[in-house]
Amino acid sequence: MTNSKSDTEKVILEAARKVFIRKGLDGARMQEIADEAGINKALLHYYFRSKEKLFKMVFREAMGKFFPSMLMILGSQDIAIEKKVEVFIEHYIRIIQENPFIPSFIIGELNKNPGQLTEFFVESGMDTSRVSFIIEEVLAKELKISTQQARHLVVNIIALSVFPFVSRPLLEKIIFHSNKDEFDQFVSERKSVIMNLIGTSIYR
Amino acid sequence: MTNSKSDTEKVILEAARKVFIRKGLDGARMQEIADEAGINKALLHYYFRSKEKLFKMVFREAMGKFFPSMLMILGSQDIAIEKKVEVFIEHYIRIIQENPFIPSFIIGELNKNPGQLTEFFVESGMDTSRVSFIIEEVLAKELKISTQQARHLVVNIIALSVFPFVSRPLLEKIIFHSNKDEFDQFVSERKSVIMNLIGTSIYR
DNA sequence: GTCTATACGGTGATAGAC
DNA sequence: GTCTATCACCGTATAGAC
Repeated sequence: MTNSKSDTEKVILEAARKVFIRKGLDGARMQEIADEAGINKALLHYYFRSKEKLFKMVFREAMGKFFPSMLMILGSQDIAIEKKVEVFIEHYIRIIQENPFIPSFIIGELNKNPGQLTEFFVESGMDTSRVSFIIEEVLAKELKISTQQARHLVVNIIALSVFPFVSRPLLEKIIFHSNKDEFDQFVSERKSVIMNLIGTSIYR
Repeated sequence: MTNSKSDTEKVILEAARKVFIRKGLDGARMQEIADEAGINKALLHYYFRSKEKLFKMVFREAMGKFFPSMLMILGSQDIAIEKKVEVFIEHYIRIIQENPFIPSFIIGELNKNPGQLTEFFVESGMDTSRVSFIIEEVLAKELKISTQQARHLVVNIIALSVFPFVSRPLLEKIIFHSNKDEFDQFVSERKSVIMNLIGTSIYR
């Protein structure tokens, strides 16, 4: 049983990623994906039965890039909390820099169809209660803060890390005057800015 | 010359808002907007020539809810900087609470079609250089920080205020277990959380 | 101004040859 | 496995009656 995907299948998935992540489920066209992959529409349906199925592959893969490592880092019991926050921020900014359009893709699709979130967690066998456990039993206890404060902490870290990428078109235009280099420079400074901000909120 | 819009026009715009903001340009259907307004498709085209024109109305209106007041608050020269930040956060969280789906709508559409941002600023007669002026000449000078630090400050404030709403489906599911009341409670605490965080980064 | 009916171009999906 | 041709449907937009 060779589970190795054929080349064509990989090419299609790569093309689908590109198009779906840029245009979203509704905006994407099977024709465009076929063109991007250098094949024809019929072949798309031969490998993946429908647009929806192909989309789910891409969406699930995108979700998978973020969640498991998030839980792994925050949930690890053998790293000091200070270090943990640092590793988390470092890891996230790197992942997002490598996949800059995925956050807005995920957020956009979830806002249009929140139901697929439940679906995702069920089908991928992930346990949402693990997040609560980490917040309540790991972060709150280690930092000696309330559950609610730990929630704000986690949301703050993610917000500060992710938001610049999600709102990139806006920031690039109105703050950096469409200068991509300045935006990149800005992003490269984020880690230390966030560390400082979060640091002072933890150690006081 | 009575510029007052007819009732039908207002009803259509209200319906268009609802549908476009939920589903986006690509996901929205003229039929759905017609149903929502209690009329038929033909009448939509009678009042607004095309789907695109109707969308632009909604998009421009949504943008207008956020930008002018943002510039007004941050740019005002007669309020102390500490108070200014407070007013800004207060104002923003209130505006977003009243229009919770607009930020993700704007961000989603801008990511799919960044070009319309330029278009918006040109057509609305707004000046993007005003933002730079405020950051460089007002915030940086008042706080005695660098231009770049002032940029991080502005992005931090907006990120912390806006992100919970943009990522609401995700947060509600994995942190609050679909309990809307807990999410609302969380949001109501954001103002003071953000003020504390930003405060310590300003006065040190 | 508002409606019904319809034109017309896409779009996802399938049939069938090679 | 991969292609061309085609189908059935949907979505925007318009024509024309009232």
